[in-house]
Amino acid sequence: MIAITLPDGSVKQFEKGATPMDVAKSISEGFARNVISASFNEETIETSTQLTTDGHMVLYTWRDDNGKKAFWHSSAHIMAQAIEDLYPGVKLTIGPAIDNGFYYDIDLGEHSISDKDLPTIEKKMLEIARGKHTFSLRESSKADALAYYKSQNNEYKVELIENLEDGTITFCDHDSFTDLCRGGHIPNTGIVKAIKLMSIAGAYWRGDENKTQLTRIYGVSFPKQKDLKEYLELLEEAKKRDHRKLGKELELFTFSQKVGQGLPLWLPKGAALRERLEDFLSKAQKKAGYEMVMTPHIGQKELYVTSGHYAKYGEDSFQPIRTPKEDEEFFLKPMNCPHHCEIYKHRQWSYKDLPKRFAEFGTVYRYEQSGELHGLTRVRGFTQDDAHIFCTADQLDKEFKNVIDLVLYVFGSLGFENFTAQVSLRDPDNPEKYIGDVENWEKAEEAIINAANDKGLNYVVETGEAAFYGPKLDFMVKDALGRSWQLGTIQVDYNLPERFELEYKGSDNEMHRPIMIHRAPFGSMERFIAILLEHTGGNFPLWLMPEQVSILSLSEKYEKYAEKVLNLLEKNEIRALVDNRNETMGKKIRDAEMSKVPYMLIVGEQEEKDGTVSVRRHSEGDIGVMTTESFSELINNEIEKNTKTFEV
RNA sequence: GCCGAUGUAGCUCAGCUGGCUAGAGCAGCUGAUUUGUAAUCAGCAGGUCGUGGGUUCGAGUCCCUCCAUCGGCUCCA
Repeated sequence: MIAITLPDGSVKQFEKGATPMDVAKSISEGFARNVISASFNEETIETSTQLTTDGHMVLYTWRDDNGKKAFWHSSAHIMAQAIEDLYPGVKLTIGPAIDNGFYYDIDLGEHSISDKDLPTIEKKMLEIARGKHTFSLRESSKADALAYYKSQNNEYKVELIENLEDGTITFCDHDSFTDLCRGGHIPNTGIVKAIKLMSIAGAYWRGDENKTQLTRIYGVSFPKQKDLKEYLELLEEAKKRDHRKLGKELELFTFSQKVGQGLPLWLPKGAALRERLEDFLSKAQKKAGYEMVMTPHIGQKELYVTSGHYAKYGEDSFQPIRTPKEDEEFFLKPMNCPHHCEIYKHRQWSYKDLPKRFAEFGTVYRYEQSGELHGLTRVRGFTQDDAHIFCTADQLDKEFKNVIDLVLYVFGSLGFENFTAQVSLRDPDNPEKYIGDVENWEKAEEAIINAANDKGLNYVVETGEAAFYGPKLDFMVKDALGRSWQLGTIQVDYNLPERFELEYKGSDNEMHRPIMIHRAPFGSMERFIAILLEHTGGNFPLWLMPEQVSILSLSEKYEKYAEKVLNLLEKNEIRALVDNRNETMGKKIRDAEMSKVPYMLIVGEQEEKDGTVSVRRHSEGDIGVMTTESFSELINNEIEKNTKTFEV
């Protein structure tokens, strides 16, 4: 007999050789029908795996992440089988489950697949699924596994197997299909009832752009047709919040082929919005002891040779600007740090002067690869809410933590609650990717981790994600479609102070090197606004709204009164417009609703007589009649309620 | 940069397997209407069908180049 401990702490006895499915059935038949995956002592196993020892078991249904993972991983097997059937001779590589579905990377050889072929593959997959084939795991020796894939000329699987230990290699069979696989499947293919292949993409083998490019097919599958329908509707909803669509509709920004790709043009409403965000941050920064500086958009090549950026990015940047003078070269600035270092150097500093905090909304230009450009989130010209803090080693910890507070204040004020913090460290296996000595790197990495811990941040550590000059603490937020973007960033840098020979005089009357912190709470104005757009669906907090109030006159007769209301609101610093068009009230309301104006004021005969306004709230409807003064108060109260002040 | 897809009026889109002067809705303009909480009516105007080349008696439609956009990959100072 073996003892199985369940998550609720209860222990049940089973015959040796019992399977997770037996355990599920012992709980209830109904539950067992829903169980699709299991883990035993923290390891994912098959629901048919025979158990021989005591242990902890968790059973998963479709509702669990682990259940979905098994479901989608199994779906990837089904897709691979369908593709092998339809396109004989293709070579399978890897096919994992992802956050919302699965993919399989395939070397198609002479075949090619376009999205027109996806429905055919889907149909084939459903046919296979209906066969209710069971998934069964089979152990294989390394030699047998290698021989199998060598006979198929599948160099990818051979490479995978060569990196595996003998004795740990398993295959998964279902129907006529077999695949190298470590396990974690649903009981049988029949559970997969709805399938949608989403897209086709290129993906490099092992993520290396020097290796073969494979064809990746993304798909998603569900246990019920209804689930699929809901998922697709959710996607449609998400697309409505796409910042590129909203930016166009709300007239915030645009792009022009003539100006150039990745170079956003800010329209009046967008520019005003951005200015409001800049003011908001400037105020907090002033409290936190930052000083504003301004620097030019270009700098001599020498500046970037000194900083090390020329060696690293010179070839891949916008190429130098030349002058009538031979050999004179200027670069568009791709970052503000070198300029700020030179600001630091304009005079001598004593330890009593530090920390110095130089801030600038600095517009920078980076020649991003064309395929990388994406709305406002990845552009070639953008403005960083940049600042560089020059401090002593003793001050680093406090300064770093103060910056974390500032970032949390910014995120909190704008409603970003679901962010993740990421500590980005260097990849110790690739030291050539980084500059600066190891000792400083270790100090900097330790400083970041300590600060993140002390601030109680819930963070993940990513090795190999550091900047080439130092480790970072990044704040990541997801967009409407679940793609993760880095917004705020804080970076420790021992390297630039060295390269620029920055100094201060210490209490010991000796010269010392300051430490530099790079930081940008928004990250960039462009990306921040993009993500803010997607999070709010264009319904920004009232204080940010380009147009807070629309005054709708019932007819031309009330134009004068509408203007009067407008003047009163403007006196109270409320942004309003009058809609005097010769249109019906229904039409004016509809237009105001669609342009997401938070408040509409309807003015007609009654209002003019009483000196009032009839107030309608966006997406809520009529909220009653009040005087213009009390409406102004309502607005200003709402703004005040939703604005936190930054406490140092 | 790579793989795949797309590009028709300011916006959203129709235009089948190539065939008469390229369509619709919204927006715009003009006029009528003077309006009470999500689209008043009528008329008008608007497109060298992304660019350049080719095939054809004939190209929005087929082929090639380039540009841009979209989904990924790689990259992201």
